Amino acid sequence: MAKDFPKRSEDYSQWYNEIVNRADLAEHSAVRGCMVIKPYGYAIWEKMQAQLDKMFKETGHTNAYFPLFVPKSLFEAEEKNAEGFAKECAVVTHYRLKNDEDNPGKLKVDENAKLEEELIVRPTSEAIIWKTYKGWIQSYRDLPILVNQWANVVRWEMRTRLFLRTAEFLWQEGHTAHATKKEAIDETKMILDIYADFAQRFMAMPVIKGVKSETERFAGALDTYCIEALMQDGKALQAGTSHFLGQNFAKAFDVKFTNKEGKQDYVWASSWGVSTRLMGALIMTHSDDNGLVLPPNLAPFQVVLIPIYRKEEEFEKVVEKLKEIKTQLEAKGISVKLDDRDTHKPGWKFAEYEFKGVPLRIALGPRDLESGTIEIARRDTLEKHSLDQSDIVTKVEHLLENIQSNLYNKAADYREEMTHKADTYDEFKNILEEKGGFIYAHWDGTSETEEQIKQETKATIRCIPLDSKLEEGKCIYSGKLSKQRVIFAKAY
RNA sequence: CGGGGUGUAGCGUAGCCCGGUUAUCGCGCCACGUUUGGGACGUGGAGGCCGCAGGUUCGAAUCCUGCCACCCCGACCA
Repeated sequence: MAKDFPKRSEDYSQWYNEIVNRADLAEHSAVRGCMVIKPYGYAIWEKMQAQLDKMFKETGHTNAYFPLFVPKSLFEAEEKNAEGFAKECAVVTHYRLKNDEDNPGKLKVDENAKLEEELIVRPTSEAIIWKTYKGWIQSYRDLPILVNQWANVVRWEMRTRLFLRTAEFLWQEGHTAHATKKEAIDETKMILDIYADFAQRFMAMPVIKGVKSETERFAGALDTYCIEALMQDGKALQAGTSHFLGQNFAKAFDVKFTNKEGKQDYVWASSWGVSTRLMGALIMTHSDDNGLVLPPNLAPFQVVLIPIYRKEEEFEKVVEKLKEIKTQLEAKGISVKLDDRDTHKPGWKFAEYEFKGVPLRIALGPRDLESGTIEIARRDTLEKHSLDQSDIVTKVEHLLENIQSNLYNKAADYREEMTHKADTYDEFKNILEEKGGFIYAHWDGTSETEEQIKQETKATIRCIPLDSKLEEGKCIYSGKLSKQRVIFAKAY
């Protein structure tokens, strides 16, 4: 059991902060709103990256890199996009410092080094990328362009929380260009499927695929598709978005191509991204009052081996056996850490790895060597069993699979339990207040109603789910006709 | 950016209201010894610009002003 650790039920945000801290995932830096991602946290992000990168490449995308800075004139070209991000942009105005005569040893901005045109630190890269694409595209033969970049972006948020909302964050942003509207929409949806697939199979996090309402839409998009997940405090988290941009950016940057019929047309576009926010989603989906819980598919190491011994001679025998097991496991592609440090006691290590969410812990001691047994403990259920050493690799493989699916099922059950239907506004408010979670309710489709509900309850439309059936009903707020339920929730 | 709160050793804290010896305690850290199957114990030791800057005072962790950071609630946030 973790010592002095806050419970989720008592103080959820405190619990979250403590996990991030104590599991060595990240910490606040000397820069306001910016985090240092620590090695253990970064290792999880790298696993995410590797898998997503693979999925993007399997579907024909390639990586490239575009500049961090966007000249203001380019940034403002797509009006809605610029307007949407204007309030949270970091701006570079000068390119040089000089010695401050009044304060020896200090530097100050050299006013003579003012930039003629300010540079915006990218909050997203559509502008610089579409400016570039203009030079790449003349004919339908140049299309499609399927490019992704792994990058950092800056959004000057007022209130930040590690991983969930930081001023600088890491992400991938895909930017594609197509000859037809259909192709661009297909791309947008295909990426959404990749995101959902990744969330479910790797993060063990169930998500709902949907499309955003107009007010929640990405600035500059015609449609924003999203995956929405439910956290353990009943709040929703937008885990990824995929935007159909229509011809907005092509028009803003004058990107035309000649089609097969010899006519000029504007290029169709999509953009899509997931960020280090997924780390926050991962933490909040599975972790418990004993610390972090990681799904085997994303854990930096899936199994930790801990030797138990008294004397030097026992240590050697135990470690020898553990090394053998490590080799066998690794041959099957299982990632293993053997912690043979003699600076910490077994009990200390048990607590440490439990807190860090390592899916499986294997302990081996002198007694086991005699009896041919081995102790395996799983993090998700905290169950501990002494097993026969034979077929250990197969047992571990099964257990890892089992943990992965168990975590998904647990999260899915929780979401199921926290998903409600509301047919009246009173019912809606009651559920929000007493239970939280996702609420399926009818909505008249107007931004006014959406805004009113948000003002009065803090709940927003998370998405219009893609897979839900059409169903006649009346808007819970206005009583006007509605053809489909949408999902409301309080959100991060 | 508005309201509330916090900032003292790596972490958590006492002291602050009511200024006055050498800034309290626990965890952690270091050394030695005993230990090692769920966060060991003993003895000794190191570690402090009391968030930063200025002011009041003979004297400031303590009072005043400004700033910074963090936490909570808002506003803001695809």
